[in-house]
Amino acid sequence: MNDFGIDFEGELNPAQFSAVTAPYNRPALVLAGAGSGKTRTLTYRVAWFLAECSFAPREILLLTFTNKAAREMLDRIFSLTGFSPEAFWGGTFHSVGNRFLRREGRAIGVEPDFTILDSDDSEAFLKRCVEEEYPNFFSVKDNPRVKLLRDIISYARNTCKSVPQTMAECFSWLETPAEQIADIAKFYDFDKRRKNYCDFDDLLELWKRLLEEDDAVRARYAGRFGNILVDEYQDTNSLQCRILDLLADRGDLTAVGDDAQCIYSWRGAQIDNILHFKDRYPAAAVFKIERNYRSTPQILDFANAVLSGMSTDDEYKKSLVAARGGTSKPLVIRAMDASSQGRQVADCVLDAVSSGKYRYSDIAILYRSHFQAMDLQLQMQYKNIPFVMTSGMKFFEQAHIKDVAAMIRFAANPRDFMSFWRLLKYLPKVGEKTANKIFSAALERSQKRRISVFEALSDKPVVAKVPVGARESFGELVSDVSALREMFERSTASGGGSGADSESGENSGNGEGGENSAGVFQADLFYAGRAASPNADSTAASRISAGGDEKGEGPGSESDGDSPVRDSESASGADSVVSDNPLPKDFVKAACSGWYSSVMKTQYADWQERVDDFDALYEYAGRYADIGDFLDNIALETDARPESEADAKVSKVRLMTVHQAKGLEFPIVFIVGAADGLFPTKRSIEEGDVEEERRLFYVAATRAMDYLVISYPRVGASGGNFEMRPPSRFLESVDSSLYDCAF
DNA sequence: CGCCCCCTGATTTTT
DNA sequence: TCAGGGGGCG
Ligand SMILES: Nc1ncnc2c1ncn2[C@@H]1O[C@H](COP(=O)(O)OP(=O)(O)OP(=O)(O)O)[C@@H](O)[C@H]1O
Repeated sequence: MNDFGIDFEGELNPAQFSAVTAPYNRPALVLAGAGSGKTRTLTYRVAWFLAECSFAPREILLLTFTNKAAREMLDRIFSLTGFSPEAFWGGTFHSVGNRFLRREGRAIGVEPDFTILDSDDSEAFLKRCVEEEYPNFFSVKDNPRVKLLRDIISYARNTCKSVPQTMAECFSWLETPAEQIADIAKFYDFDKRRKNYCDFDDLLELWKRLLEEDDAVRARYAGRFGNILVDEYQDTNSLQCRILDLLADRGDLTAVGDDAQCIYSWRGAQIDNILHFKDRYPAAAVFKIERNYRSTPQILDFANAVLSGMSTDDEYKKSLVAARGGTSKPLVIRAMDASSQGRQVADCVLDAVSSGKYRYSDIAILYRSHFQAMDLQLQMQYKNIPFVMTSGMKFFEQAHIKDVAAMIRFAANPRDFMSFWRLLKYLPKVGEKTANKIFSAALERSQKRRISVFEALSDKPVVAKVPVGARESFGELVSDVSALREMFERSTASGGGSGADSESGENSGNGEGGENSAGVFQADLFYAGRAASPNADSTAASRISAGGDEKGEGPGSESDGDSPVRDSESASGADSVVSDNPLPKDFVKAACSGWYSSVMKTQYADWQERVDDFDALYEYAGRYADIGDFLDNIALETDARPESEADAKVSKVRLMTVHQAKGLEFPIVFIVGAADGLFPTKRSIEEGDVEEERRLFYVAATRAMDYLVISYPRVGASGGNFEMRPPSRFLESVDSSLYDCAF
């Protein structure tokens, strides 16, 4: 028996057991259908490495694409081994890429204190880039709008293809010359570097570049990881696949996935990555699990039937057999319209709970697209059913939250011009153009007089650019961000470093290389300070090293230590630190009051509710000890709403998209909106390819353990008018003997 | 140039 | 239903 009290052989079936115990230095591919215990295999393999191969948690790299799947994976490892998520190098590709770049980015000229742009930020930034480079671009009506432009560029980057190639393959209907869009992409990229921004794609692309261009760094990390485990491997894109190949060049890779569950090809996921795994890793051992432990045989038969129309690569065709029993078939409900559907689903939920066998939290309601959740939400509220909805507007993407974050971000990185620009636009009579002028003036003064941007903002020539009626408000804004800046300087000073970019403002491309390198150096200091902050000591990393086996570190690993986290998850230790070292929550408090609180009252009729969000934000900030970590997580952690500790305990029905449900399981699952035009979507039908939709439907059905209920509205409101909708073709393709009808 | 009003048309999925 | 574009006024 081992440290964890796990009976590996007893708790796993033979196929799982051989995958778990396969040599760590040989590539392993676990390819199996839904609910067959792939994630279980992955988590046990981690436990095996810890128990039998004397790996330390920080020698294990765990990756997956979505936040939810990452959390599921890490939580399950925690319950199995007792090692908390921070002990490992683990999380989404983006969050781990972020960690790599913060540590090692300098090697490829990325300053470690960069600001992460979320999708809204990058869209706004791209728009500005276009307007600078091609002022009339958006006046040409055939040209793509910013959103599409961003999608094209992003898709190209995620598939490692050139913009013209992407245009030709996927956007050939666009009139705009591909070279022009390629040029915009280039300019966007250049300007991001200049402002020290990383968008989501940079977190992968620059990570890849780092590994490609600095072989010493690559080799150091490749050597550090005893094994790299990837869940949901079928949804990796070219960029992620390349990163893995670079890091796992010694074959220490465990890939886990199911080609029938590939649902992210629209953002570049390559199903071939998993199908041709053996071509790239000829030494790979492939493990297949044919047994499904999650669902009743009836649910499984239904799910298999959904898939039967699909053409799969023969080699990887899987036949799942249920390991458990069950009696009831999936139930199909037909409703008049969306609101009647909501009512019926809500009634079913109440029935299930009043039976006493299930809690609200055992139930998930899944849908193809977020707008379908609206009617459900209403009915749930009406019937007083506790629920949590994780689709739609993300908490941190709401304007008022981003405004507050913008104030803190600007204080932390004065080159983050977009953040301050965003705030300036709230001043009366100040729009995009005036905001530009104000900020340019501030930059100019700061450079000319060698003062900080913050001081420059109070300089007369700068104030002169502010419309008279906005000056009072402007003054309050400046005083608030200056106060935040002062807090930021205190927080980094007490951490042992100094502000990275306190004085320089923007390097305005006029060839002052000297200033640039000074900035890099300072950033280095700053970053080391963060990593070594006293709070970091009380983190999981040290808790782990007390319990786990501490391994000696190679030379040079002191400053770039191999411990996966630098942050403190819980600020419980930080709480006791006196206000001398301002904490993230103090920043939040400061930013939410003062200037912004009055702006919000004039800006939003529902400001009262938004104030409640500030309380939630404050509580969330309390979990962090480092302001940089806090800001990173705001951008990367796109959860619907950070739940308070007490709130998380309340049993609630979960409303979410099928995409979000991937990798999860629930005793009772509802799939709503199973009508042609909704699921599969109208778009996919028109484009003539519904295979990914089919896989998505399969993912949805296989989330269910005990009961699966599928419903569809017969009429749907599309725009102003109503449309009759036939049941989903996926439902129709299933033999009616495999389900019951409630009508 | 900011701001307001009217009209249109469209609704996928994530980091 | 409402976000976003276009047009016109101050
Ligand atoms: N050998 C086993 N014995 C008992 N239960 C098992 C076994 N293997 C898997 N299970 C259970 O089956 C369920 C599904 O497992 P898991 O989530 O790991 O599957 P998966 O293949 O990752 O599914 P998906 O493809 O849907 O993500 C879990 O509740 C798991 O505990």
